[in-house]
Amino acid sequence: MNLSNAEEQLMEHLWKLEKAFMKELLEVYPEPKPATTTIATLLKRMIDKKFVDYQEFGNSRQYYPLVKKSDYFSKHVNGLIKNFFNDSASQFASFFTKETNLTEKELEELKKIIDVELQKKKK
Amino acid sequence: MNLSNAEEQLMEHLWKLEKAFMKELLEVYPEPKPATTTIATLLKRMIDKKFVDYQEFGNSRQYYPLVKKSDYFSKHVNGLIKNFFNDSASQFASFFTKETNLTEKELEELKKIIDVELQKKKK
DNA sequence: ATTTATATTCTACATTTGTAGAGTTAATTC
DNA sequence: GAATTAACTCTACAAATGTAGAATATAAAT
Repeated sequence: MNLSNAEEQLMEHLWKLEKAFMKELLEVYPEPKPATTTIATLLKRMIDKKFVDYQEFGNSRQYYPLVKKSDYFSKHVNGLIKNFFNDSASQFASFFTKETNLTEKELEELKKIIDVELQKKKK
Repeated sequence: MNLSNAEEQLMEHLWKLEKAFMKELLEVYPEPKPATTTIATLLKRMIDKKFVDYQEFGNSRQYYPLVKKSDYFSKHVNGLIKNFFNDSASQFASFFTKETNLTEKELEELKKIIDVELQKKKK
């Protein structure tokens, strides 16, 4: 089961806050803010989908993610790669490097990261 | 306006074929094939969304993509980057390099690509 | 205690998506 | 030229999604 767009956006906030009460979640939304009940509905659906859980505090709940952002994200990228690049990560990487506008500095950094990864593989 | 999942899958076939008649599209679906009318509905929606157009041949139509796969794809990746990495492509790149299982060879290739890009930026 | 703010559940409804039957038309085959 | 096949349109309907009002419960403030 996957998150819908609205759910994903909320999840994004929750990842940033790590844990949050209803009110805090509402606060991070820009104007025009959605209705409280809208957020409540989304949260409930996300709980059903096992993406979120909560801890009860008095009459309200502190919500927190059950799924790590990095995991969720990996699955997404892997989906993209599978879908658009016949499952070839390198094809994707090449495309990505060419198409996004990385600055010189960022490209240098990326090279360093790659070197580190290469070291790991070699040892 | 965006493509839904089923539409995206069909689009994928259309990109591969470049242009295709109904029958050809049906052929590339694995069993159990969807009903012809299902494909027809999807195509019509995709035409409304301006992702596909067609050329009439007798009583049938040859469909073709109006959007390049690479463009569509860029938008996706950029969406991902914006959503998950505060609009930082380098953060994304670093994540990507670490999380996807590129082989040693692929990493080396990626380095080469980066070098080429760096050359381009420098000149 | 009464008012007020907040959180939650229940219900609802329009829109989008996935899927396809029924019906029509035109081309093809026997 | 009657039967078959293919493509298309129209209609439909269930599920998922986006959004929120009404009702309820509770805690906090006065």
